[in-house]
Amino acid sequence: MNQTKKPTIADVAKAAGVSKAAVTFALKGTNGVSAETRERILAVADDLGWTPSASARALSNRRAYALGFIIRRDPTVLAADPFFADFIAGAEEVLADGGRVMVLSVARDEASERASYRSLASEGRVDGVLITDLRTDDERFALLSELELPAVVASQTKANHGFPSVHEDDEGGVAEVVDHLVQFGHTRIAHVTGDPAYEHAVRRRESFVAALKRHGLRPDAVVESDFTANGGAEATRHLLSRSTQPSAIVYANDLMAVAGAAVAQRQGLRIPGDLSITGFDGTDIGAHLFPSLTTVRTNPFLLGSTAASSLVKFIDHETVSDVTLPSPELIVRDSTGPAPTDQGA
Amino acid sequence: MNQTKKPTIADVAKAAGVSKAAVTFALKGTNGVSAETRERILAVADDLGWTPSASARALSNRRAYALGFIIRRDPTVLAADPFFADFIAGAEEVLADGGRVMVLSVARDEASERASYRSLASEGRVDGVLITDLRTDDERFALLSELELPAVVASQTKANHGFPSVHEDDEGGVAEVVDHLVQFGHTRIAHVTGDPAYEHAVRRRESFVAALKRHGLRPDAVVESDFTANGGAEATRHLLSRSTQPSAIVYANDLMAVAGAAVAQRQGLRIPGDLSITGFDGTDIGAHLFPSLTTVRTNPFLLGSTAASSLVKFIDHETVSDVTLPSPELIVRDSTGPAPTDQGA
DNA sequence: CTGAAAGCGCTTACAG
DNA sequence: CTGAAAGCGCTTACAG
Repeated sequence: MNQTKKPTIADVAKAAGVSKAAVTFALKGTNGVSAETRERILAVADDLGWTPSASARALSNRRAYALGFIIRRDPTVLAADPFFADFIAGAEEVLADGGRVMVLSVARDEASERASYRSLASEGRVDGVLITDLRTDDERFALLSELELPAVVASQTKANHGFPSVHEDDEGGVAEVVDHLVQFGHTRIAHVTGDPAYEHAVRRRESFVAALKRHGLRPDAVVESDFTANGGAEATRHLLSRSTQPSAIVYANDLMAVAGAAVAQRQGLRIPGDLSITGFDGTDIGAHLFPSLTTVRTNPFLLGSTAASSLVKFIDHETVSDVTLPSPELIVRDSTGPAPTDQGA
Repeated sequence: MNQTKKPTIADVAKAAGVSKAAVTFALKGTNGVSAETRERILAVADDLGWTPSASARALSNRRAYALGFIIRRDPTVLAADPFFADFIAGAEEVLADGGRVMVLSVARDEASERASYRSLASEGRVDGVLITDLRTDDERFALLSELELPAVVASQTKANHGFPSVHEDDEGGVAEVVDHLVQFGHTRIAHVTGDPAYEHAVRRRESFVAALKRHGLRPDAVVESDFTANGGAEATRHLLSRSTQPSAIVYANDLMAVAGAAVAQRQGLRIPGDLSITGFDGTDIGAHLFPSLTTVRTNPFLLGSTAASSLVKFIDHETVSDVTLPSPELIVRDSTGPAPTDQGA
């Protein structure tokens, strides 16, 4: 690839008969040039196909005009989880206007994750990062402070981390699911949790327990799992082998619910006749299964765009307050129905 | 965020009692400094926590040390398609060692996709891009040439684009699926295509037709669809409403197969007793459905890592030849079985 | 409203 | 083997 030399600001300045500074001013549209001159300069720039060099601008401004997003690749979960794609699309939407760019990194483990944050920060690749999937006692907060790397946390947390945050209210979603099942007469409602290393797994479990208690039910069928299809299947086998089978299972995500439903069907149970099942995420595919999956629809796209705009403001030293997005919405489909009549109180 | 000033190469040079050039040499490890001095310099750099500034390096070297990947967001497909996550993870693996970074962009439509390529190129944000999901008569080739932006095509194509390419052999995968079904005695085998705007949809259809003919069967049940769950469901309803129903359906991806299976089940058909079904992709969730999905396992991770290393070489003006990865592998699971005995020839 | 100069933090010839 | 200088392409005070 023998690049013909790209035009520089000097070329534009010369062609327009002005100084380089004038070109910069024209571009920013602020002050320093008359409207007329500005037009001419922009026309020339457009003509030559000139856009300021990102690295030169970054060097001058001490600003990369880039945001970082580091995903920890939990191989089985990542691929199946539509969260990231939507979240990134949402963030992108905000970055695109603003001439910013997203630097994405995928880390295999904690060590390489840490290394990624470190190098993004010390090389000045990004001006800030988006944080998701909080772990309990997440060590990233300390790291970010040490690196003095601005961040916005796109998740709910108990941690007092001092970064601006954006989150959906999971609790409301779980409560809606439980209410829905109770209305159908279910009393033996089980829960399959996500990986408790993640805060949202713990939070959903706590919300589940609280919701059950509110209805005077005993949360004695909570099985710990890990958000994977495999984990969901195993937890389901375990629940179904108990002496008192649940009449409904609330899963912490769609993927486990789908795998769990298959396990139940394989054992000859009818859904929802014998067993009601609910997911969490609102993945598109849930609508197209047999039976279709009752779930809670979260909004990763909105979460991504909101978090990104908070981060952009935060980097610019504007005051940004925490944002709570509307509660995710219960989507009632075919996998839930009346409790079996044989069920005791 | 009151950044304490980051150390620069000058700080390192002073602290080590050498020139800035010496630091650069020490870092590259090539020539110019004695092993001893080199050690000392690196120790000092480590001590101060210095890493070269990406933008300064980029400006000097006229190299961004970044690769671009632009995804066109087809909202319904993207979220459900695990391809991207795996592909990106594979590419990342290669970039990480090498100090490179991936710039990800998500485009809503062709216009914003074009704009993304243009700005990445003209701002010098990236040194090259990875191209996937080729369309028939893909206009990106012309664009890339115009922009003189190095690229590697991670897909098979008939187009004579002049860029290095890496691809898996789809044809083999489709042939394996058809052979498998024929061995089970199926003769009325249908195909639900992906969106024919994409080359791989067309290629899979052609492979299907060829495979059927090889077995002396008539490919008279090919329904055009679009890779989405909805599309797969509709195509399936159409096929099942025909006077001569197929005994097996080959879908161009897993997502459509899953949705198609649900449609068949909803109509009371047993899978595989009444209808055999196959997907394409080998998504993890397919293993956890009821029945589990027979499919073809592709390897997006390998595709991503191979494409990324080709691109890195291509950017460095090394000669890179096209790579054909091993044929994807047939994964036989529960959704395929013997043809129903009532079936005529 | 405009122009010349210095600086951002590297790298790269070019002298010594 | 090492040092001083120029340059990468912008932006930003600072004069005019």
